[in-house]
Amino acid sequence: MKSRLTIGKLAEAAGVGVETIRFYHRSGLLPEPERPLSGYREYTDGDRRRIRFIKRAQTLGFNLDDVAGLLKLDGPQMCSVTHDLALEKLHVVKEKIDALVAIRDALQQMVRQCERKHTRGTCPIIQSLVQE
Amino acid sequence: MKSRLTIGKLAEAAGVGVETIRFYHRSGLLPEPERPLSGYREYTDGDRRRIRFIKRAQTLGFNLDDVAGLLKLDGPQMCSVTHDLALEKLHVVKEKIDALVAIRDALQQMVRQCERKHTRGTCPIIQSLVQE
DNA sequence: GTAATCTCCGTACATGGGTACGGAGTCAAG
DNA sequence: CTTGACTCCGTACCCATGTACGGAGATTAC
Ligand SMILES: [Zn+2]
Ligand SMILES: [Zn+2]
Ligand SMILES: [Zn+2]
Ligand SMILES: [Zn+2]
Repeated sequence: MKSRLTIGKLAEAAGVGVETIRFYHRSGLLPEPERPLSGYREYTDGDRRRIRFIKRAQTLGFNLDDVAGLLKLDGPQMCSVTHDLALEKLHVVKEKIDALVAIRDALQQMVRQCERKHTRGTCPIIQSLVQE
Repeated sequence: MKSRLTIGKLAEAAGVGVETIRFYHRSGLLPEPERPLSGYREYTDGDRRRIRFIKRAQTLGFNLDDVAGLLKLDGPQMCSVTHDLALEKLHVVKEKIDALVAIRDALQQMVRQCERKHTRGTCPIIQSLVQE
């Protein structure tokens, strides 16, 4: 289980690009691993799991700053901090959904209008954008 | 109705910054207006309406390239082109909504888990991120 | 042993939609 | 007429999250 990985193997195993891993080092999200004589970084499976953590958190709307915060958590405050952050993200996501639903409905109405009277001269979509 | 506007007045009337207007000139979204002796650009209310058009289209999820396309439309093809673009945007918006709903549900479940057993040692949110 | 593939590093570039800067000219209020 | 606000211009910079480049050294495959 203690397979030693080079950066390329790790990238493949974690589903990211090599440059992404180097970028995570620069950003402090992933610690620099040991290096044997060759100078090549030698990673472990823990690094892979950490990258997966980052990627999963990203899909939930956490940005890399948030992830850095999550990764630094330990001890008994962990749960409350995580909890608050998750609630905050939930709020943001809900707001995004509401905004997009409004956009969706407006577009849908436009398209319907357009289909009802697209024989006339002026496109109702353009018209509705031109409104004061 | 033919009020002549300087760039600052136009910016205020259209609800954008002066630099935004210059940026729209550079981007070809807004034509350069006439200039009297002073060299100061002299805008009309049409320019204000054009900027409002751009801003409204943006809130519907069109990017500036899309808007440039919309603004170039005229003639009888107008309606079908607009219609297609609107349908395409509608599709994209619906996909974004679906993705966000999935995120929302995942976050909601995490928060609920966290609230049910946040007395235990390890935060279930972190645990779920750490899963393989 | 040689060739192909990795890895190293620092740095620059990419995206989209603007913002900011700075020095010089111009306009408007008092 | 002076003072302050406005405008001109080109250019560089901002945000986040990576990507790309390029030449040198290490490793692996055959
Ligand atoms: Zn928790
Ligand atoms: Zn139509
Ligand atoms: Zn139409
Ligand atoms: Zn909790």
